[in-house]
Amino acid sequence: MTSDTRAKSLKARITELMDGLTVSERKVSSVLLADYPYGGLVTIQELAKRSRVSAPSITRFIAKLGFAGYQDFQRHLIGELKERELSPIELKLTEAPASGSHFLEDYTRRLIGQMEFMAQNIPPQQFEKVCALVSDPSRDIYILGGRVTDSIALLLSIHLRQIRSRIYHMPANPEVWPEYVLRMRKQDVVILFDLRRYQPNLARLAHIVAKKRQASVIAVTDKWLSPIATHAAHVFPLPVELATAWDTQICLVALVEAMIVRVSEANWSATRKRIESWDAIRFELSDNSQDREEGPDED
Amino acid sequence: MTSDTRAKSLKARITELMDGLTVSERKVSSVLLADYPYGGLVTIQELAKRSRVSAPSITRFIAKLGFAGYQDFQRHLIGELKERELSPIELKLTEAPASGSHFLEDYTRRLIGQMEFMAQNIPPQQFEKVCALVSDPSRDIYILGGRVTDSIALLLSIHLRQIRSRIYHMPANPEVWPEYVLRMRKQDVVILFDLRRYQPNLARLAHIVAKKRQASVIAVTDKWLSPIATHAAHVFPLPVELATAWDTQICLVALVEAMIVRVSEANWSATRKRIESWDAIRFELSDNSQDREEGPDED
DNA sequence: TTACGATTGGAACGAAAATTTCAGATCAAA
DNA sequence: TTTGATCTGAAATTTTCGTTCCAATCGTAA
Repeated sequence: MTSDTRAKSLKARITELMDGLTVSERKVSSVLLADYPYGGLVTIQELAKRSRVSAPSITRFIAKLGFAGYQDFQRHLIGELKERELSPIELKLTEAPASGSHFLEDYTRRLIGQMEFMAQNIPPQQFEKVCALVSDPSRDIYILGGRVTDSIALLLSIHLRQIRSRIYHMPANPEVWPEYVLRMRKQDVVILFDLRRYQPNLARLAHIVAKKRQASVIAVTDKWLSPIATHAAHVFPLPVELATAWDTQICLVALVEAMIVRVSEANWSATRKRIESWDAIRFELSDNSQDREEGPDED
Repeated sequence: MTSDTRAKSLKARITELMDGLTVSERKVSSVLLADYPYGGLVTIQELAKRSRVSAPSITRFIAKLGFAGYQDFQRHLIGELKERELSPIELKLTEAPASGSHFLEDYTRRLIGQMEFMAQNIPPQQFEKVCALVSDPSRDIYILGGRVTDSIALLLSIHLRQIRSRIYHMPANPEVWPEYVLRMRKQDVVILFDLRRYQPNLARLAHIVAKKRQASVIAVTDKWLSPIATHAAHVFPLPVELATAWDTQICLVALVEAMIVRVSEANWSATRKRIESWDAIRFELSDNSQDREEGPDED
């Protein structure tokens, strides 16, 4: 029945109950919360499909929440929606009570602080210049990270490879670097990632690259500047400190993703073509002929 | 049909048609417009009662508006509602805020929006539960990402290895997966990353792991849920959409980093010890006897 | 007034949706 | 292992919903 359990936001109630829920029920919650409240405004079977559980599991879940049935639940969602319209501002204020914030929320808040700092302290022209360098198809791009940052270097190279050719992600093992270094030309670009606890061999690499091969080094580092900065044409000193034992790499990711988008937009039609051919080949190589997994089937 | 008549707001269309409508139909319109769009989000008989007409009249009216039926009409209303809600964000996403903000700044702003969404929509208990699983030293942790997310998987495994032992980052090549799968035990944890353009082989892996080895699968995916979610004990549907050609992985990074910090804090003294030994060995292995950590400070 | 087309709603119908049942699977404790 | 409690989804069942059919009604024009 339409009891008074309705008082507080459903969202809050679901979150509260999380512990007592079964695996299936938790899946349903996740889907609901991910697109709240619209995720709940579909038929029970549609929601079941999206959550990858059965309809009965949803019925039970809804019952647990205290509703008389799925349709009762939907009526409630619509009610919330309507109410929200009346007080749009109040909602935002109520939902994020600074006090009872949990770990992830708090951590995210600090990340955001650092990202804002980054956004305001990187000169736009520098960002543009670097993107222009990377966009120039006549330049080869070499990418390398340190022990801990190489995953970001990987992220960058994986995406850039989709956008343009001649992206070289150098292996972590210094033994094979000479092969790459010897191939570098004056117009080429070397993107190096190095955060504190800097790696000496990266610095030596930067030194050689800049001096002997005269390629442009781009250094992505922190505010104390990796030694590679000495040899770099462009330096990005990004904020990495949180009040924790670990430095964050979130700003590297933000910067790298922004670069990816910027570079791909710099010559979108070329990018588009490349992605299409890339996909075509990937499809031929895959075993998709037999098993087709369903992708996101809507909006 | 879900035709293109949808282009303009339904409200406008109803107003337009007013003349050609019958008496009953006009009644329905009035009721709809009086509480738009919520008036239309009730059963056809409820709306009939409110409008003081019969259900068939409404069916006819809806048909006149160009919808395939009442439910089609409702789906449209919900769509409009969702769009409306999204538009303030969409504005933030789409429109580069007129005044002198540059690309990176704008991009960062959008990232922040998604991160805030994530922080508010992941239930704290779920996050805690997963961290507890990963913190438990008696469980082995297997980690694997898809083609594009494996760099994040790498980020996670690199850091977790510093915190605890028995972290296994599975290679991308499915040929060698069996070796890992065979080793998995019931209490072990398998963390899988899979964003849209889901990889069929990951789904198959998840299936086998959950069914045959009965390990706990943790799925990090987007709101459309990778097929691996079917077999997962915990699902994190993270926001990935920006108004660009590329999805963002920033929330994966934020989540992963938060996990790292949380897990390391769960048993800090153990973590600390491990990091120290780790560093000691790393130092012995390095060629630091000759060249100091600092790197070349000039030459 | 009658006649006729347009409009309307009651009732039956068919379709689809939600719920319940039940048997198998899973998990935890003994 | 075995046992018992819990969880899950396929199938059957029930309910609800929307549509169709058609007779009654209305409005208008002759």
